[in-house]
Amino acid sequence: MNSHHRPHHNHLLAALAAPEFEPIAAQLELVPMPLGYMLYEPNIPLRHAYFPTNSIVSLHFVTQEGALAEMAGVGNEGMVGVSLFMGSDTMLSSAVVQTAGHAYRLERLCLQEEFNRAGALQRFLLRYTRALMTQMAQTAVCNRHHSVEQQLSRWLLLSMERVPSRELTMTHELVASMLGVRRESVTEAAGNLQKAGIISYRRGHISVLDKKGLESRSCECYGVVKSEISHLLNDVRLRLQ
Amino acid sequence: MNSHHRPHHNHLLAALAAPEFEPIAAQLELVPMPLGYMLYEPNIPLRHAYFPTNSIVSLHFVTQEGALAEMAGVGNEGMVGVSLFMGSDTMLSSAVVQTAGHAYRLERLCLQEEFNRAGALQRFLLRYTRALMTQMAQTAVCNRHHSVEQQLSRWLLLSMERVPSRELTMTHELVASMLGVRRESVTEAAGNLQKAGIISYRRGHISVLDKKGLESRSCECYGVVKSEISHLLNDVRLRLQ
DNA sequence: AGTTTTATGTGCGCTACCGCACATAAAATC
DNA sequence: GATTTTATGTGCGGTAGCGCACATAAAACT
Repeated sequence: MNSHHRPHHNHLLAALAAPEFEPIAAQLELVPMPLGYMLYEPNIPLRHAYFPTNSIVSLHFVTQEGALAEMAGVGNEGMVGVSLFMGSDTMLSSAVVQTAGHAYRLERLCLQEEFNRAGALQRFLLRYTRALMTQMAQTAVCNRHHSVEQQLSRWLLLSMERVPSRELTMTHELVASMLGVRRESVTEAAGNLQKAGIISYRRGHISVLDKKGLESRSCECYGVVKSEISHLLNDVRLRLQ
Repeated sequence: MNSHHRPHHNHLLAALAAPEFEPIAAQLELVPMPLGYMLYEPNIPLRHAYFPTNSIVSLHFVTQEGALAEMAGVGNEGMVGVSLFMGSDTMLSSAVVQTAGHAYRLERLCLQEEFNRAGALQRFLLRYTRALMTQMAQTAVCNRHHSVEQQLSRWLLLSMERVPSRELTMTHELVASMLGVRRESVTEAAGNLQKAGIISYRRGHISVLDKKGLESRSCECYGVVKSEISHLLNDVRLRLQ
């Protein structure tokens, strides 16, 4: 096992006190999360829940015609697979690794048992679900009302929030499919941001040079989601009493 | 109390067995739900959860600039106020009555206590939350990829699903604000549907003449949400064992 | 009955984004 | 080093929906 990875790099796991953590510790399995790996497909029963440490997972929907839209991202602030404690063993969306890294995973039954103990993990997961719903709602609003440049800015900022690096490994094509827009639209928006000295990019890599600038180009949606996530982390650290 | 209204007109309440229903029965309060009444505003602490019988509540987000988008609707298949058991006493969105009628409401503490008993109500509410998330996700996709006419069709169909009438009391303006589009766009789309003999309308009222036709004009999103709701109702009736 | 309010109809120019068709250039492969 | 693959740049016509400015007509009010 890679000694650089520890369960507590995921905030939900980190907030568990020893007596709560101990029963699941042995069941947690560190797994690599390669770029593009599909954790879940719609209507295939889930076998694990995933707690990302330094990876980012994207939840998205695909329409009949093949059009795509991202609902939310999950990083070390959350867990992939909330459906597991919602009385259903399938997911509504697909879950794909958007930024490579690692995650801890837990068997379905183990998560469910622990959830039903009605202890801290249950409270944390419910609280997290609320944050996830906020993200989904904000995404819907953003899809309706904001420009591609605003959405791109929001998306870059949220990705940075989750991995502590200025450089993201991403093609325009991939970003476009996440946002549900044309690749050319992303190229154009990214080009404008680069001209303005806010980001710089080269084949498959995007670096954020000026975070403030990016924030000013972004819509409010970034702020809303960011603050919901930090409230979540705060609540979880304070153990929601 | 109006003898035409009974708690069991809400499917979640109806599915509770006597020993589970009994402790909350006395706390359930029948309230009228007038059109336009705002149950919740963002960041104002919730005091009650609402179980609609024949009313429909719309959950939506408002942007800084005042633009609006509906996330989901809640009818007798659900409950308004899921945040109450998610470790937060405020809502992320506003909740407004979209179709007048009635609902039963339950005090915050009472709902929370009952939820924490970890019985049937908890299972039902979690299962319902999943259905709600499906709706939100589908709305986000729909906002991104489908035309106003498709969205209008979907929206009319889903409203009909929740109240057993062919006629909806609705202005174009109201529909437009729900969908987050211009009033004129709704007028145009509705005009086309009327020309095609699928609906007919007069000031403030829309009647569905040809449900099949409306389905064919709608996007898949209607079918996805409809089937998620019927699975929910089915699961709840079978008591999710 | 006359007046005011509210809902719907319609036209017009504008813009963001789409779909497509390529050119170019950077990696990867051989 | 030459070839293939993949990522990005760019142009262009098409269109859905927007914002605005009204006209019209149905209700509501007095």
